[in-house]
Amino acid sequence: MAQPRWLNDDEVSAWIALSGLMFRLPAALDAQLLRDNNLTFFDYMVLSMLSMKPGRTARLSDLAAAVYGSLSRLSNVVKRLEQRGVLRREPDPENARYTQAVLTDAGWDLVVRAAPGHVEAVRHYVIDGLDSQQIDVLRQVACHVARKVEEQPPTCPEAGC
Amino acid sequence: MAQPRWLNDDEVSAWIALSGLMFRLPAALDAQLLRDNNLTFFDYMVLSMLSMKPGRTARLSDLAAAVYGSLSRLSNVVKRLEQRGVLRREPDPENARYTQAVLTDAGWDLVVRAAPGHVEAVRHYVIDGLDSQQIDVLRQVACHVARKVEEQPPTCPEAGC
DNA sequence: AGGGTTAGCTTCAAGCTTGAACCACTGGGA
DNA sequence: TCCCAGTGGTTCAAGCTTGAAGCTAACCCT
Repeated sequence: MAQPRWLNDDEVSAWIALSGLMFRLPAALDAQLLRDNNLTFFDYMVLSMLSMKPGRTARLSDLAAAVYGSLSRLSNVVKRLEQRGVLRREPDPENARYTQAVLTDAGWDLVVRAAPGHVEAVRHYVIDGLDSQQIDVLRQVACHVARKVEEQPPTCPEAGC
Repeated sequence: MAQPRWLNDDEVSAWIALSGLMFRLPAALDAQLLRDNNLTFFDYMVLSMLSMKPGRTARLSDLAAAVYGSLSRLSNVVKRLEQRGVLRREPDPENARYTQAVLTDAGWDLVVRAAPGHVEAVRHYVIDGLDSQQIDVLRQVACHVARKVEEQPPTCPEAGC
């Protein structure tokens, strides 16, 4: 391997700070949701994504992609959420190979109940205290990383990049 | 609960992008280190922290704090790393209540061998492609979040905040 | 129509993390 | 000196994630 291109001081600072964020922010978000609604951040993302789909319905593989989880993980999570009564599985009537997840009324209520506290946590930990220029750069940086992680630059439409 | 303060469009974009980063960047870093050195990102952080301590030695609880992990998790990881011969545990000679982790020569070699590829991955996924202003804002934002997560603002010296 | 291939989803074993319980050592006070 | 509270570290059961293997349904090709 050629001489490694080490990071300079500014880059190291930024990287250390970012890795601290990666270690701790998910735990902090999990803690709030678990305490208040007995949901992990991943659970919440699943239900939240589902609540935004037309008919509150989505195919499992679409859902897995939307929350960046493996199908195996999603299958387990959906099983637990189904046992809890917040969603149900049913085969796609048009193609029995697909399975749809459908948010139940109880699931909708849960999302409605959980959202304010979660948003408040996101504000508290991240958004509040940043000015609009910092928020803009944050989006740029995160989109840049997203593009790199999936090597073929596929855009993330919800984030506008 | 009072009317929730929802996020505006820019804030939502930034938040979606950031949560994508949190889900996927750790997996990408793990993948590179596992493939090339059979280490998780967490393992690497432990060894790397240890390699920077005077005498390549640290108390387990200090190490746990440095990598933002629970003592229980660190205990398991250190046990595995010890079985692998890259570090050893020994009681603190000055106070047998403490346990020190000491990086072995094999461990030092492993860090030296793993570092270039890891830095290259960090460059590839994050640093390269950002200009110095973006890097600066990234550090500011990550430090802001760090400060919020541990409510008493305790500073993270390595990141200069 | 029928056999083979592929895609979607589930299941299973293996490994990891968590939190509680537990053990060991120290330091302080009666 | 002896006990006791507190701290550092380990262990254990429970739960979660992963990746491989398995199952089923649909598509394709002849």
